[in-house]
Amino acid sequence: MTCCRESVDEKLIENGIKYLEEENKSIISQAKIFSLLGNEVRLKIMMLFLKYETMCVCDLSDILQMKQSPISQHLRKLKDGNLLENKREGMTIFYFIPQSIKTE
Amino acid sequence: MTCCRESVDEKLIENGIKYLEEENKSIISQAKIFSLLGNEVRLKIMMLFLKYETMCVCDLSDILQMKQSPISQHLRKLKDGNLLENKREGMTIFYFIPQSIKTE
DNA sequence: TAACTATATTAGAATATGCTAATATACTAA
DNA sequence: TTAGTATATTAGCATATTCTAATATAGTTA
Repeated sequence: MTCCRESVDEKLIENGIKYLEEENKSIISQAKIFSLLGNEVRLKIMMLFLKYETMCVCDLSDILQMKQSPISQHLRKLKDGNLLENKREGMTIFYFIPQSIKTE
Repeated sequence: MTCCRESVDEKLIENGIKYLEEENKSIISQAKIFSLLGNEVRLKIMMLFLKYETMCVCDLSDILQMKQSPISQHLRKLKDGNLLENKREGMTIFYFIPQSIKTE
């Protein structure tokens, strides 16, 4: 016990611990998504995809007025977190929000 | 222009820039919230408040099995971000989700 | 094939984050 | 007033994040 207060609600502590255990996996995966969206650049990217469906790295680089490398790195993280997918068309790689997310 | 592709959709770039400018403040404040919830400990704290309404630092410390100091620091950030409020009752400080957020 | 283009990856630096340990603050009670 | 309790704050360290600059990769075109 962290403090020596008299009136600890033991039931609350116990239930709280159990609740967090049950929800643990879901909390971890939600926190992951929140932290991806917690970066302004990445949130802007996702907002743009909600509005424009499909863009390439160049488009985002132009719109966000950032260099290609950091954009690529953010897209990588969003893709790793399953918030984006991509497909190649010739030399260009188009990113988009996967259907599975949109229908959630 | 970041790359020398022929087929830049100038209209897309222009509209995208304008869109981000319009939404800028809202995006920044949303990203702030996401980044607060992007930390597992803070997300757990908020989940607990959704379930249990009101708790003190000790309760959270016991449930999360963490020392008082980091809990206090997380609560401070959540309070600064207006995701939590607190009120003192004697020696105990109770935290809770402000009504303004719950009715959103 | 060689040169070019779009994108990805890497190393490294600057900054941010989240903990620990120690201390400060504010209320309570003897 | 003095001692004790709950919480807050601070400094400092370890780790994570995000950028820059440089380089690698993969497809395209002459």
